[in-house]
Amino acid sequence: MIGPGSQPRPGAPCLACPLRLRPAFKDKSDEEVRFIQSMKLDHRWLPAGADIIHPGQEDAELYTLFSGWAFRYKSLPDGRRQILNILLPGDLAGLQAALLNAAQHGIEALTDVELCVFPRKRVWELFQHRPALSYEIAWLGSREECLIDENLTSVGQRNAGERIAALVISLYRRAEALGLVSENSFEFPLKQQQFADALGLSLVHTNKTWAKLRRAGLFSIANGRLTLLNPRLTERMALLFDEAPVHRPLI
Amino acid sequence: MIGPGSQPRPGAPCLACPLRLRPAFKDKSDEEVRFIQSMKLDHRWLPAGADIIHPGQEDAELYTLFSGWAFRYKSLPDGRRQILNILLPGDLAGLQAALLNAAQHGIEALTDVELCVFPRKRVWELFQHRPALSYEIAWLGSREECLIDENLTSVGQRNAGERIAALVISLYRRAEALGLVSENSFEFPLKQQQFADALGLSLVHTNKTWAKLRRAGLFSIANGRLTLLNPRLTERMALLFDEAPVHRPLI
DNA sequence: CGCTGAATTGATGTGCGTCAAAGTATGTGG
DNA sequence: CCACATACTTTGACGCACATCAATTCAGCG
Repeated sequence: MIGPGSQPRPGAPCLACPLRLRPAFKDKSDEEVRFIQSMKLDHRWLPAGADIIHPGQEDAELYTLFSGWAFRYKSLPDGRRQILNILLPGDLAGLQAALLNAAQHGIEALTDVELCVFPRKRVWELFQHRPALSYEIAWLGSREECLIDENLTSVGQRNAGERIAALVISLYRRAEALGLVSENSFEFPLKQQQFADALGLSLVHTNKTWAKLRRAGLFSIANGRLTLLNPRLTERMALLFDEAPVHRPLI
Repeated sequence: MIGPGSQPRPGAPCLACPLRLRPAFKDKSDEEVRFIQSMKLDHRWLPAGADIIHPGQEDAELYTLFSGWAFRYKSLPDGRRQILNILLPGDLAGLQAALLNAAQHGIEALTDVELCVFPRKRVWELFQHRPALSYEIAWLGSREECLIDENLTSVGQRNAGERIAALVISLYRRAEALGLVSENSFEFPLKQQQFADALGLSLVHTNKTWAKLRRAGLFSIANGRLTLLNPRLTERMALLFDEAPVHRPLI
């Protein structure tokens, strides 16, 4: 739904998309970008807390997150909620919903967000005429699955401290790849309740463990920014296996 | 189901693929099937417990599971392991590995399996020339993600009894869609340790809760087959939201 | 018949959830 | 600028679901 203050900018120029400047988005030809531009329906603004896609929605469009953070989640009938993964600028939103014709999950804006809107009905057309983009879409889908795999492993196998460390590291790396990190710190808009829902922990226990890790000197948080004070230790605490996949689509 | 005694058939005819008879696989034209046939590299047989893809592998091919069960998993450095999702006949194996050029997970045969092997290097070619198949691949990827979402929600939010019920129901429905259910029962090859690893629970606790649910009359298990005695109650216990996505690719 | 791996059961401890309340922002209106 | 409300964070006390340790039973199999 279009938020109160949203101004669609009909001609928002994809060629000048700031995301293209980021290391993670280098490799698209101007011609491809022009095609994307031609498919782009709208440029939408939503306030923090708004639903980008609500659970069960059948006509959701396909979005890319232009700026801000969002998250995918699933709720149980009794209100418990699991945050499945977190979306950063440049991520696709609604691919599952577009392909499966129904959202089994919701997507909510975590901060104020800007979205580029693409018509879900033309995805099939895109697959017919734009193999490179189709491949990239499939690639982005797989990359998202990879992140969820990681979260599932965390929630299923790691204890509270390990989970927190793993999630922090993962977000740190993704933010870094987008050029959002400076001085080892980046904006961190998650409320503790959301953080807890992402970790599969209670709010209280999340808070206590979080405090413990801060006291141990792993990281600190101040006015909405998180600073990684001891990346090595944090990585070790997270029991990481290996690298997250690099942001480089197309063989 | 094709049993363990089956041998690789070099010219195994996709046109006669038994999976095509299943309700879930109706809608492919003979022409498409012939193309698939032409891409098919091999028909391979692996014993239960074998690795189809090992963690970190960079040159994994793309497979379809022709018969038998398998599972994707991730292991932590200290040996803990999370089973991410379970693969049934007709499922793709190795899509992530093919697209991301490296497997962040392993895939292991749960029973003896037969695999159709497709060259990972030609996936890009497929995207260039076969939009319908590409779309279906993306669709299958999204469907798998959907299953993982479900598991993550289970592991993060449901208690032991709910998790077990949810996993049983999910497998039951998938088996049913493949025509593998008769008399409310289907083959259930998971060992309790594997079941526990899929649920993110300890083996002991899984066993005890499992026993409780059997005593409550939800289901029973005998010589490798699981029978759903009380589907309604099981669904309610699982706290399901809604249906799993239907097996019908292409808009 | 004995070997081996899996399922089952009991005893005991603890990580995490739940309940409850205090502390700290941030905002709104007088 | 202060009073007050609302939302979020932090801390403590207590209980339970689940983990861990340790046996015992059971099933397949040479």
